[in-house]
Amino acid sequence: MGINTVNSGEQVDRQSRILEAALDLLSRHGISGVSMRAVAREAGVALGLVNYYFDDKMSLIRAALHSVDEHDLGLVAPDPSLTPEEQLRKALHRVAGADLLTTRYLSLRLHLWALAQAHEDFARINAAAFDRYLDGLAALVSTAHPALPLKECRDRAADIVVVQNGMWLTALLGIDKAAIQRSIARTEQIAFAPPRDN
Amino acid sequence: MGINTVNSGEQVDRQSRILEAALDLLSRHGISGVSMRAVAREAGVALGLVNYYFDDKMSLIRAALHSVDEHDLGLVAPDPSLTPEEQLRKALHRVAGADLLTTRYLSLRLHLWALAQAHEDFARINAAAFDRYLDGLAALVSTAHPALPLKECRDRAADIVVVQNGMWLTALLGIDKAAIQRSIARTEQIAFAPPRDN
DNA sequence: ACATTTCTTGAACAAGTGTTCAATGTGAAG
DNA sequence: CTTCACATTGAACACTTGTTCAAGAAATGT
Repeated sequence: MGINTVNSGEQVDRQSRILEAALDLLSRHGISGVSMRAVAREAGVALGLVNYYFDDKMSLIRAALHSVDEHDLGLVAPDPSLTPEEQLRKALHRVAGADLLTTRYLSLRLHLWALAQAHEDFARINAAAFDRYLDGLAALVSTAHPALPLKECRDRAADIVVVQNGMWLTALLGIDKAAIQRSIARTEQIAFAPPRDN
Repeated sequence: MGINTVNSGEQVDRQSRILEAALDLLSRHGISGVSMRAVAREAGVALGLVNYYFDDKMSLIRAALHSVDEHDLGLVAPDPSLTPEEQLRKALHRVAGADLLTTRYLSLRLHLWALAQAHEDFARINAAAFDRYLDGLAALVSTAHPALPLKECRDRAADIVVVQNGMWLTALLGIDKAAIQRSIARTEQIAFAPPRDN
């Protein structure tokens, strides 16, 4: 068979390995734990290769931010196989799913948020991703409540996001699961409340 | 009068100047912006003096964390001059006050939170402060609802904190003030809801 | 006046940082 | 085989980092 291009399936393309290593280090030790050498070590790769695939350290972090943002956006993507109500409810419950409530993901989000606060460059990317998430959520609310005015849908989406952000931030401090469940229920109340008259 | 110990009131004790400088840098540029030299420069002080007042960089950050935590705890301190209802309501409204909703404070909190996620040492301090805040809030709820069982008070406090955390985190992304106001109202609903039967 | 403790300084050190780059390896095309 | 573009390596560079420390200034006590 000769030397395979991919030995034992372990050797996926190094670029994603490097990005993955950066994400891992960021979530575990924060930005000060992400040095080019540490990333290279974690990815099992020589130092120079990190700078080969990513021009800058900045580019590397930017790529990490991008990957997380894209993943987040998937949480509010429409799913035509479900009814509008189910779609919305599922999206609301997903934020407390086992895969999202891991320390790794929450920690990663937190560190990226902190980074955005420190660098104007990241702030823009983060704010744009936030807006897209808000839009996605508002769209889900809108399809579930066709009669509701769009402005009201956006307001509800904003209110839901506040509670969601609070949830995962507080989850990092090890708040009890019961409080999380109550908060999920609260987002549902907001989402499915009868139209208010004003 | 001779040379005053304090010239023009500007020369407060250097130790607090150094701590203040560290807080400022942390809130503006994150942990990677807080180098001993940068702190010294910002405080208008020689490099050596930072290590004179704070053994470590760790100690300096710890002191910063401490000062913010203590400030936070003041937000839920009982105020005997008010009725229990007023105390609780005031505490709930304070989190959207002009002094707390500044980028500086929010950013500071965020970076300290991120730091706690990266270092076990800070994590303990932060978790302890969080628990004390929760206790304080639960106590306020309890005095406002003398009939409510203590467990229920703690649950409500936890629910309120989730929304509060979400509020200030989302405030960093520039969410509109209307959403903040609605969230405040939501914490009031939680706090002053009639006892639920289960 | 002196002695002593407390501040304050900036140079020095070892260790770590991001980035560059010449050298080498690898696999496919001619 | 030769060629050639791509992938990969680690040494080397200039620079920043936290910490230490001998020296001196300032305040305080005697």
